[in-house]
Amino acid sequence: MARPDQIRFRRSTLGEDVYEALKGLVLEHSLSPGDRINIDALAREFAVSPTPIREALARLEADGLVRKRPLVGYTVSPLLTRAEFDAMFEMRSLLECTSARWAAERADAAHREAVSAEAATTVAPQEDDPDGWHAAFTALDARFHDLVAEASGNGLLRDGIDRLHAHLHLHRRYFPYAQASATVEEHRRIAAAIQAADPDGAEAAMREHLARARERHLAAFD
Amino acid sequence: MARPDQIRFRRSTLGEDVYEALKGLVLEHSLSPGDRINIDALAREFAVSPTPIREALARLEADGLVRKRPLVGYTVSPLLTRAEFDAMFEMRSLLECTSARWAAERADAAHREAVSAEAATTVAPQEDDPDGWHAAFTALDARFHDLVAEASGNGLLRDGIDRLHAHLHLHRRYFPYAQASATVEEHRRIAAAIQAADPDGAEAAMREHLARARERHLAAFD
DNA sequence: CCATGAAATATCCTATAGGATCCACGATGA
DNA sequence: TCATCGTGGATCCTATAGGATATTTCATGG
Repeated sequence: MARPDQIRFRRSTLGEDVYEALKGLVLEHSLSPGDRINIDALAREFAVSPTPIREALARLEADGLVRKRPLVGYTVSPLLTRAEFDAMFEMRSLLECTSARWAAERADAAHREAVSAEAATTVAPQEDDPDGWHAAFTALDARFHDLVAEASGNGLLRDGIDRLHAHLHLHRRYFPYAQASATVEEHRRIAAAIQAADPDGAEAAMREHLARARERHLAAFD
Repeated sequence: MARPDQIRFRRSTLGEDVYEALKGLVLEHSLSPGDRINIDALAREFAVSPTPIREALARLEADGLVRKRPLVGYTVSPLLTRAEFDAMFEMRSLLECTSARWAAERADAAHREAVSAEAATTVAPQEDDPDGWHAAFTALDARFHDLVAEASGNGLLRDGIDRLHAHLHLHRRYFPYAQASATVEEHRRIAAAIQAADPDGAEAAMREHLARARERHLAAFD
């Protein structure tokens, strides 16, 4: 039985779509930190009215990705200062180490398997499209950490980690291509500890992973 | 030199005010968990247009205090389930114990003093106005924990704790009047450890405080 | 040459109106 | 008696227009 080509399933609302699109623009630095955001211009660009734009911006502000000055306008949140960068990794370490520990302690077989599977996947380096590679690798990293957080069994912890991960994008765009394999290897070690139900090992592996990731990103401050 | 009676200092915008007002209504259960929220009715009540209401609701949704079903409307987030309650206190323990530890390790004299001062203040029981007493005590508790978080020196940690504290209000309204003094005493012990620059002591005191607070609130599930 | 003040502009903020969708109620048929 | 379908009402969602404010620019005086 042939189905109509286009069923209007609009599960999400316009404001929702705008939020996702806008978030993507900020995270991939199509809107650079510090840029002013013109509501009317965005409305024209997305072909919607300013109202859903305002709604999306309000949510993004709660996420800390944009800032609002009354009667002046929205701006993309500025680049992280060194102090904010340190605070973020301190917080990530606190949250994610516990996430890994709990995942090792509590996760069921399906979650452990999902974590291991994600850690096993790789993205092929694409010399001709560094931006695409960067995006793919970033997405891979985000998925892995989110899967671990999901396996921890605490939804609030998962939300907090996700929120922090978004802040990571407010850092200067920098990608240590040469060390991508190191990241993957660290992920594998975490996944193995979780698979083996070794809380201490999982926490330690995550702690080392974050410490190294911090070092890698630190180079961007030069 | 006489100044005009009314300088329109409107630092905050309308949407901001609505957000604060609405948040207050939710936190004090003037809007009960599960209640539907009629945007137009709220707009009439606050004497503003629906737009700032929508903006405030979008932010409250990001905070997790209200939920939105597309093309249906907003509702106040439902009461915490037992599992969510446990997850929340698990998360609070993780965040606040570290908060207390870092405050003891790093805070400057002014912050330590502020924490101690807040721990020393009390609210007089008001038999004739239990709601007012409850509100005052809740505010006191929130201020104390926020001051400790501020003293920890990590703004992200402070934000996370504040966010969680709001969720606490989604619990069934219950107040162990008889044990208010116990709470104050526990606060004093935490403050003393921070004042004495004793990280282990501060963390332990906070851990015990949260464990006891959890027990106190657990009674509301009966 | 610099500082000060006022006018012009762009933008945000708010209010109102119309279209689209979902929920509830009642009627019909098995 | 139960399930299914159609209609009415309420609500949300979107679009557009007008008022208010901050920023910028330019002219003027020191």
